[in-house]
Amino acid sequence: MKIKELEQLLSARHIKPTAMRLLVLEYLQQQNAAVSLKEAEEAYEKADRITLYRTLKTFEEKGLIHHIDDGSGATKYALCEEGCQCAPEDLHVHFHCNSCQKTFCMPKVAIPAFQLPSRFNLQEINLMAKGICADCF
Amino acid sequence: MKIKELEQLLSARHIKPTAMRLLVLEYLQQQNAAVSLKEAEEAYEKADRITLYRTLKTFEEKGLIHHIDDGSGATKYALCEEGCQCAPEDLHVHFHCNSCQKTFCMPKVAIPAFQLPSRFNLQEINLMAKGICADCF
DNA sequence: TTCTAGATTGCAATACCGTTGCATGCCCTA
DNA sequence: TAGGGCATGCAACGGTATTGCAATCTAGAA
Ligand SMILES: [Mn+2]
Ligand SMILES: [Mn+2]
Ligand SMILES: [Zn+2]
Ligand SMILES: [Zn+2]
Repeated sequence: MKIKELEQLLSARHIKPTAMRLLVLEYLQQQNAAVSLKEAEEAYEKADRITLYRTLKTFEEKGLIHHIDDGSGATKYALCEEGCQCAPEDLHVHFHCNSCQKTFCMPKVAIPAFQLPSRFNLQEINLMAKGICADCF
Repeated sequence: MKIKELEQLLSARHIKPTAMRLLVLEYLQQQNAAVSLKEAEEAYEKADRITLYRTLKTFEEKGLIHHIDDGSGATKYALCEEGCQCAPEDLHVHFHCNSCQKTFCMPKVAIPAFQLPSRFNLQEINLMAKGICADCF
């Protein structure tokens, strides 16, 4: 993707397009699985770990990416779908492969409804499915 | 609960009933919310943190308790229901209160079904609901 | 009863991951 | 062109999980 397009993606979310941010955004777009901070770090060895951390934090605050808590111990990050507002209706299932350890967004799989006892006020839902992914099957 | 009964609970799961384990089991039974290692540690100051850690590990391996990854950063533990085999049908929703920070098992709330793309082989599910609990509402 | 092998416990040390403080550098604008 | 604010890089820190090893305990064999 051209620099111009990347810059527009950032600007649309009110993120100043710096060199570092363009690199990270490009990197995220190339992934088909969610990435951890460490993975991003290893992909761009010249980049500083902390800057990378803060870049991801910024991206998340601005709604460009979302984080996934897959139980592996390391938080993963993935680009939001186009038009995502990180609203309840944008929530989706995540899948963690017990074989290759990759974590995938399943944007097509909405989180099914369930009934909590009354007086429990629901605000967020995180549904992690685990098993063997399509590539490892 | 009497020592005898606690010992039987442990023996039924093939866990040798030591003094430490009886204490921890009794402590777990008194809780209405899942507990973290730190909380257990503070409740029994004379107990060693590592021993506590290994006790919980043992309990989990033997199917007496299960752990809950509520996204708070600290793993929580809770007793399994009587007769639980930690099988798919024993899975249930967990609720984390954003106000009091407690995490509850909802053994009555089964995890609803959802459809993954074929070729994704499902093995485990972790459904964390978050919001305001009945006590804080 | 005495001895011994194996399990359990306690203490120390380590591995990660996430997070913050602070100094420096860069860019935009008045 | 000088100043202010944001971005970056380095260092340090805090919390949790985990392992190594030696001391201790326990159950069973002899
Ligand atoms: Mn996702
Ligand atoms: Mn539970
Ligand atoms: Zn896989
Ligand atoms: Zn609460």
